[in-house]
Amino acid sequence: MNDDAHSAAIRVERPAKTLRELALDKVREAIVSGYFRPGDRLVERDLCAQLGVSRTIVREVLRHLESEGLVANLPNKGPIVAQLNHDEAKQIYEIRAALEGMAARLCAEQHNPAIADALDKSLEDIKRSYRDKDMAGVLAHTSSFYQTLFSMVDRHVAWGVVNLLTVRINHLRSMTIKTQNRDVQGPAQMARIVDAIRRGDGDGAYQAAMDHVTSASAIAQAVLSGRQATD
Amino acid sequence: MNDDAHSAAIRVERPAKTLRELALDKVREAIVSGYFRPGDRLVERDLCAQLGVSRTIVREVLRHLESEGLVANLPNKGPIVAQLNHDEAKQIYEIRAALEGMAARLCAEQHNPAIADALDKSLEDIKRSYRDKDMAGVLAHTSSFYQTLFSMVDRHVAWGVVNLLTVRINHLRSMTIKTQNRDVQGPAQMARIVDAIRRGDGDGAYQAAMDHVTSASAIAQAVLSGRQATD
DNA sequence: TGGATGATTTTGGTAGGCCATATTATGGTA
DNA sequence: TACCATAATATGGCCTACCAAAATCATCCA
Repeated sequence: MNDDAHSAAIRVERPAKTLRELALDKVREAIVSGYFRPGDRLVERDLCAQLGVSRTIVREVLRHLESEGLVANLPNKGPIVAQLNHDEAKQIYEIRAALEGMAARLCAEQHNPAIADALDKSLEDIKRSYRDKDMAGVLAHTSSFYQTLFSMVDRHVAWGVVNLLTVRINHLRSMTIKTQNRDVQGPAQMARIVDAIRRGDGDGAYQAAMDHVTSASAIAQAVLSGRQATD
Repeated sequence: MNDDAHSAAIRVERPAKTLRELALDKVREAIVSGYFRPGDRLVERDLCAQLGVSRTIVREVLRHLESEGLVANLPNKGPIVAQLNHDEAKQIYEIRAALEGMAARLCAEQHNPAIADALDKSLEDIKRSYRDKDMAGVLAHTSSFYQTLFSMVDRHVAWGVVNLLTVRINHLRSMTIKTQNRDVQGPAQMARIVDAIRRGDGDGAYQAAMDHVTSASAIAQAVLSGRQATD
């Protein structure tokens, strides 16, 4: 423990967040949670009233969300909540497969038991949330599983990319985890990732991570095309 | 021949770009080209004067660049040009390797000769630029090589990610391509990618693309540590 | 010389206004 | 009644001006 860690321990947690960041989080959350639906117009002056901030802030927030891909800007018409089409969702899952596969391989090659242990912890949380029918918890702990995967090998840039893409498919994620059998299949697939990592099997971890995302993608495609996923 | 096609043929190409987008491009270009150096403060009112636009615009632009990772915001001190450290650069190259490898594999599996032909065209442009010592041209055509790789298999999301990350290491790229032998080695590695794609060899294309980025990464690391030593 | 104090700079945020375009009423004419 | 031209409204894009709080710099005094 160095001085930094020591002073950090006693440092009072300031709000620190600027109003803009607060507003950004609020609007992002509103979109991700479905309060604003895809295609909904985001009228600047209305948002000002709803958020209680000035247009300056709202505009900066919209610009930020635009570059995140959550908001689309129609020329001469203004911002709307971005609509995710079939193909784009597929591409996002594909990228996640590549990056999460990469991270899983790196974890395995680390030969550090602490990694598998940390992942197991997240996995337990996920299973418990499934048992409790706490779907928000499933999502949160799944995210934290993957965050561990990336942060254990110090890949915060890749984690940032995955995170950025993930918010865009959040509503799909919340549908895929609710499908039949996903409460058994999902954790089983993730357990295979952890197993491979514990064995130090890079190729296996890579493949298992790819498989997990790929199956989620397949379910998402099924959900998107309207028919109910049956497994 | 419908009315749309007819009127589109004669429609005057309006600027269409909003002032904000113009300013965004200007500032991004100024950072990427090195006019603003890493660590430089970006004082809002100074930028207003230099760009000839209002603070509203400047603030939106800074926010946008912040979310792109080109600008960092120090609390209560304001925005500066983001500094790229060793490790982050390595991570960016690693992500590019994963995604470009993926795209190369997809191209190969397409078994479409037109893809290899298009890539060869870009490759010729790169070689010509090297011969002419036109380093800006080398960078531009290298980008277009990779853009082709992604767009030929309709992976515009992945291309967007790669593009986003690439601007952050632009100055490194312009240094790596000037290294000894890179004018021979670089195109040779890219030719291997094209060959594998032409043969329909997915694994080979994946590996060749990975190798190319990996060697660029190695050079970048050398440049970075060399500069740190001499600076 | 060193430190307190005041002035300046700069960000974070607000208010409100102007203009151009796009949509929507509205009303008059065939 | 159907339809078109026109006016009203809504909204984005952009601007100026202002304020408060924090950081920085200059100054002056002990």
